Amino acid sequence: MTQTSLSPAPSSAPTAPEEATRVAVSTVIFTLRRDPLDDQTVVLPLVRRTRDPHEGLWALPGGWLNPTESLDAAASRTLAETTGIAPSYLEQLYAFGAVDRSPARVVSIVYWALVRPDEIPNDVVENVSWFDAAELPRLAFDHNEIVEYALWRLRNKVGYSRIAHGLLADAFTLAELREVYESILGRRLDPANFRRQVENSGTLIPTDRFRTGSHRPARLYRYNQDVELADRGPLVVRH
Amino acid sequence: MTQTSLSPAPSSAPTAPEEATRVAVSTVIFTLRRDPLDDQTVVLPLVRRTRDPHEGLWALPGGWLNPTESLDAAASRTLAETTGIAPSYLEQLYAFGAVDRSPARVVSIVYWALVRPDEIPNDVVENVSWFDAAELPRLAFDHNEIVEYALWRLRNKVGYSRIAHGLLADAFTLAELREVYESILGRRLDPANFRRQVENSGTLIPTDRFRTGSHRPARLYRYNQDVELADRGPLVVRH
DNA sequence: TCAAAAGTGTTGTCGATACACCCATGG
DNA sequence: CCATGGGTGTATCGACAACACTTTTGA
Repeated sequence: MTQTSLSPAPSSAPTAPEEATRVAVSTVIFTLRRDPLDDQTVVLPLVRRTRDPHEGLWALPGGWLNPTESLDAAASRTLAETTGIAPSYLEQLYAFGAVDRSPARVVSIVYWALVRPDEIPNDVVENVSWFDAAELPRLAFDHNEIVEYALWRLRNKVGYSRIAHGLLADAFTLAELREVYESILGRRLDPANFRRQVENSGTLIPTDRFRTGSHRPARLYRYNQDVELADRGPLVVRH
Repeated sequence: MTQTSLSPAPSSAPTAPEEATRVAVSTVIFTLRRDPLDDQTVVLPLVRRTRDPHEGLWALPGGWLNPTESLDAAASRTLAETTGIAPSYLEQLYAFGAVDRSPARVVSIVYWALVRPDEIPNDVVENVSWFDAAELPRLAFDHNEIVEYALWRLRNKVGYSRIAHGLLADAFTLAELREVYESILGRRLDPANFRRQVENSGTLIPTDRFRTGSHRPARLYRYNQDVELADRGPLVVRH
């Protein structure tokens, strides 16, 4: 009746190793890719399982938590090992721990990440493939549900935060940034109002370079690193 | 190189039971209490540790994750066991997993909760005490940091969500509700504007009863259960 | 010179704030 | 009748959406 957090609790402690709950770390990684109609769509990498359970199905990249590494470090490591990606943005999403989500008892700490297209390694990694986030096949475990939640968080966060630059290269035009917002939110935005909003937010620094195309050149902007280290709360993922 | 989430990973798997990472569940429970100056203040229950590590220090209520229960269930169970509280609002906060946060390797899934004063059992539970959230002593493990984060989330969420009723009894006056907001946000709110805001939000149902006091009686309101089941995303804690 | 995208100006609406004011009750 | 909190009315401000308009380029 006075059992305290983290104190030994003999009655509920596992008595044999095979009964032990294990901790896994997985990551939902988003990036943008042009579809055949030249629209940006949200895509994510999945790994084909090579053993049971769910052999042959696609699953989120991840792995077991190493006893000597933090959760953040485990997310980065398993991500690099399975996909070769080192994301520009990485944040904890949720801990999934339903009893029947896997044959063995597994608690998964799930992260979500944004990567810029130029951060994706060119060499094709075996058993890794990229999928349109809106048209996923049946995934292993509860990973469909996890991706849905990650997408909800992405759309939510893009509304009040300025994380869209995590999907763009260093320098970008306002039209490119707007296209990112449009593809995530799933609706068109007024170019004039969008310009004023981001200009007034103080998160962008105009450069003196321009993207020259088939029409009037557009100014290139950089992201202002100094802002928005405050609104994420006391917790920040250190790299 | 093709290791997939949740697949067996012999190299990183624990070889002996004592090396295994263990999963704990803790909860930060908030409620309001009148201080000597008759102001509402945010308070939370802590449990005094009766064994090492950190014997004698105060810690968040919690316990080990049982192999046959979900994370949500473990939060409810450990909460009831250590404090006797069954909160009206319970939501996962964050998973803490720094390597050095405990002598043994422990990953804590932390929840946060709101309780109404009438939900708190009258019988005093041994080794449990309530503390002003703004004036905590040094706590066991990283629990000071965890409470700070929970407070940040509480203040944040009260701004865009309507969870304040989780701290009030079934029926309440607008002044009482406003006082909850004021104590959480730490600033005074205009009574007239506050009234309009909550009235327009559609979250309150006026009753035909009044709270009679020393002056003009104030109408009692109930919370509208039908609202805001949408803005919490695909994940909801079921009771 | 024309199409198309970059970029600017203007207006209306809506919600939040500030604050003046009236209402109802206990003492 | 008066002090006090309950409750209403209203002017102002700023954020945002809608959209007309000008500018600059490649073809």
